[in-house]
Amino acid sequence: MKEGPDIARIAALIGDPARANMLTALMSGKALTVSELAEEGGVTIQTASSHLSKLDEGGLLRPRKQGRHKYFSLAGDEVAQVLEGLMGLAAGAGHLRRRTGPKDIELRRARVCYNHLAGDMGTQLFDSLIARGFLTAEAEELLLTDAGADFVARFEIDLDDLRLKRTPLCRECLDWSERRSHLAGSLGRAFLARFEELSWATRDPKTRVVVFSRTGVKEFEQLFGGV
Amino acid sequence: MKEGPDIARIAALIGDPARANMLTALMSGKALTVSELAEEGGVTIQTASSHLSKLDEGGLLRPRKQGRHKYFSLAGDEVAQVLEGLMGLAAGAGHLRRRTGPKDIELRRARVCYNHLAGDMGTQLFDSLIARGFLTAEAEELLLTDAGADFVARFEIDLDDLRLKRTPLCRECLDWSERRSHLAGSLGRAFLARFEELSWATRDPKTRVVVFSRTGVKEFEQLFGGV
DNA sequence: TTCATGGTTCGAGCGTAATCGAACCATCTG
DNA sequence: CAGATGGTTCGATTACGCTCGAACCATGAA
Repeated sequence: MKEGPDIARIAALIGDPARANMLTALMSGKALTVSELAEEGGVTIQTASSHLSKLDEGGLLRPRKQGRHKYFSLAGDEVAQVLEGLMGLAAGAGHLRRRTGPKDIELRRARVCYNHLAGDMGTQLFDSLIARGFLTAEAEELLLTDAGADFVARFEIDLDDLRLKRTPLCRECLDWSERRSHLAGSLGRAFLARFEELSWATRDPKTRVVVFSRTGVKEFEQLFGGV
Repeated sequence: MKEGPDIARIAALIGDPARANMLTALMSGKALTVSELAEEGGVTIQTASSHLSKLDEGGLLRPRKQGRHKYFSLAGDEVAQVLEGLMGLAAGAGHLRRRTGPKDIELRRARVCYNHLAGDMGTQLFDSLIARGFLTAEAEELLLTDAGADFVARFEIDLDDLRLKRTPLCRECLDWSERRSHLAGSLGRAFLARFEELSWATRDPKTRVVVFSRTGVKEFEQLFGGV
């Protein structure tokens, strides 16, 4: 009866509404201060502080002090992945918080998942890269092929820079709305950043929604559409 | 602040120690009765019954009545995957319930993950299938190649039978101990079943441990070893 | 230095939910 | 039918942990 890691501990951490809201807010990938997170959690700053230290102790967050501010972000991809998984279960159980409003549609189309693109367009990107042989699952991990590296370079993403980092270059992340994989890891992050750089897309500062401009959609479709 | 599915609801479900223990027990893939799960959860039958109806209502379980028994199993792969993810986080946070006893070592070597093989040998199997081109991530999903189908047939797994089911044939599942993918889905299940059929391995009825016989290990290594 | 702002710590209040005893219902056995 | 076993429902108890007010500490600005 007592085998394996202690699942309840951290599930309980996520299981509190205030903390869950904070974590969901952090899925935007941005680092947020204690007071911002208090706002997101719908709770006073004192309680937020308490919640955040618990989450931190549980290894779910990465805190950073900057001046008199304290910024929190998710501890890593694994955390984001579990959160997405939970969203999938929650959505599947039919217990959506709000019954598919317009916001929900936008979220399903394109949203930020920690630091990369998720939703319909996220999976579209992923599928396209796989179908054209730019990505393969040759070994246990997802790998960028030579052709893929070439493509990425032409898209003006600095690959060498990414490879220097300790985080894995490619990673799969399961999408709660699409129930399919999309690209995470530092390359996934880089793609989203490049989209923003090109002004194809901007992030809604208040939500996780990623808004693609008209030309952005056109360019995107041309490059990654019609798999 | 209120976007996306209600994560807290189901995280809270998993967050109770008794329920978490029950779910962990169900990761063995077997369907268990209320009284067995009460035992696993370390709680009386009445409370277990209450817990189980909550989990059921949350969509995490699949109940089946058989005579005067009521059997519960996990609702599906997605649930198992989230549980594995949570185990990963818990293990990463260093909060193992018991500090790596001998049981823990066995679990890391080979264990049942819902219905398929996980642990070191699970990832070894997966890697081998990928490396030899039997599995590819050609589309959004993991696919069995023609050569793979051939191999599977020679291993005397009835592929047509599997394809009839509604569940996906291949699926990736992230391993908490190895932090790498292994094969889930109906094919993953079939492999484990075949290993048992060949008497290469047996499941420890009390835990999730999969015990490979001496010859079982030898045959396994010969077929899937040394990637 | 004083004042303002951002966070933390302490303590008390309060609710929710886990728990179990007891009674009840359902199914199988003899 | 009676008796045994497996589960559920109900109610009362209890405890854990969320919550916020208030006081405190740290940093930056005037």
